[in-house]
Amino acid sequence: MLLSKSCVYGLRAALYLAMKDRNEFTPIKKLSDKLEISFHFLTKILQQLTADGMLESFKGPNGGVRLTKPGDKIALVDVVLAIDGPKLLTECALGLPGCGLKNPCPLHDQWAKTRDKIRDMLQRTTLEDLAEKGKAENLRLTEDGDFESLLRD
Amino acid sequence: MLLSKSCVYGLRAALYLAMKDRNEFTPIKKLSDKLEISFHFLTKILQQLTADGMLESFKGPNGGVRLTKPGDKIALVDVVLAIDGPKLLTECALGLPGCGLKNPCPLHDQWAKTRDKIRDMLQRTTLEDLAEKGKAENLRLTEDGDFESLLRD
DNA sequence: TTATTTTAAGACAAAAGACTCTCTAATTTA
DNA sequence: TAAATTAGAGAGTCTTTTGTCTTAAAATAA
Repeated sequence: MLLSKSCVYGLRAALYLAMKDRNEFTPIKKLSDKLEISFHFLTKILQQLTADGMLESFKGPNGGVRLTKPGDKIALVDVVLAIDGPKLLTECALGLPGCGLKNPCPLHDQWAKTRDKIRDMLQRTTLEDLAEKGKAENLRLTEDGDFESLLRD
Repeated sequence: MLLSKSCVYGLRAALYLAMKDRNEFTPIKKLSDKLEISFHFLTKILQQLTADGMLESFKGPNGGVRLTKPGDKIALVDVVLAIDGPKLLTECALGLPGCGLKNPCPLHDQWAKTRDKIRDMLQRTTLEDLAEKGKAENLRLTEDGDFESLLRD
C-alpha cells in the first residue's frame, strides 16, 4: 500500500475539517463517528497532526480540533509527511540503503522520476481542492456515505 | 512502502537471473548467498514466480531456477503483479472500496493519473534494461556489493 | 541402490501494523 | 462543582508480513 492506514485516516479527517468552518472546533468523537474510524485510534493519529502544528486542539465542552491554516495552504504531502514520514518520497524502490545519485541501484533513475511525480501530486493537491471538489460533486469519504451526509449534523 | 519486501527480493533475484546465461539453472542457495537474503524465504518468493510461469525450476544437482523468457520480455510490473498482486495499481489512495470512475473519492482523479505513471514506469522497464545498466555502470543489488562481485563465482 | 543435491511445501515463530480498551490528568464550560 | 473533552501513557489483541525450520519429493551421480 502506498499510504499506511493511519495516514489514510489522517487524510480523511483533515479533509473533513477542511470542509467545515475553519474557526469551529470539531470533537474527535464526531469525526470518528462520521468517518467510521475507531475513536481512540483516530485520537492518536490526530495527536500526531496536532504535534506537527497542522491542527490545534481545545479541551472541554465545545472543544475539539481544527486546522491551523486555511485548507488551500495545506497540501496532502503535509499530512503524509506528518504521519508516514518521508520514506515514501526518499527511499530506494529496491530497498537499498544509501541509494542515491552517488551510489544508485539499477532502478534508481526511473524510480526517482516516478517518485517525483508522486511528490508533485501530493504537493499540488490541497485539502481545499479536494473539499471543494467533494462538495461540488457530492463525493464520499467513507464506504457508503456522501459529502452531504457528512456535513449534516 | 511502495513494494513489499518479498517483492523487492523477487525483483533483485529476477534481476540477478537476467544478468546470467538464460539457459543455465542457478541454485536458490547461490542467489540467497549473493543477494544476502534468507534462503528459505527467497525459496518461497521464487516459488510464486515459478507458479506464475516467469521462472522454471529444476530439482537435483545442477538444478535451480531460470527465467522462462529473455530479460527484455519481462517487465518489472510482471514481477510486482506476481508477488504483490494488482492492489498498488488498482486501489484507492484513500482506501475506499469500489472507488473508481463511477463512485470516486475526491482524490480519485489525481491518484489515478499518478498511479498510471507508476504503472508506465514498471511496464516500460524490463529486467534486461536494468541488467544492462547495472553491468555497464557496475551498480549494486545489495547493501555493499556491486555487479562484478555478483557475477564472480 | 544409495547418498547427495536441490526444489516444494507447510508448520511455526517473531516482528510490525492496526487497532481496542482503560486509566489518569488537564482544561474548559455551565 | 460536575460534565465534556483532549492529552498521554500503556496494556492487550488481532492480523499481516517477515523469517526460520523441518520434512518430503525429485533428480543426479556414484
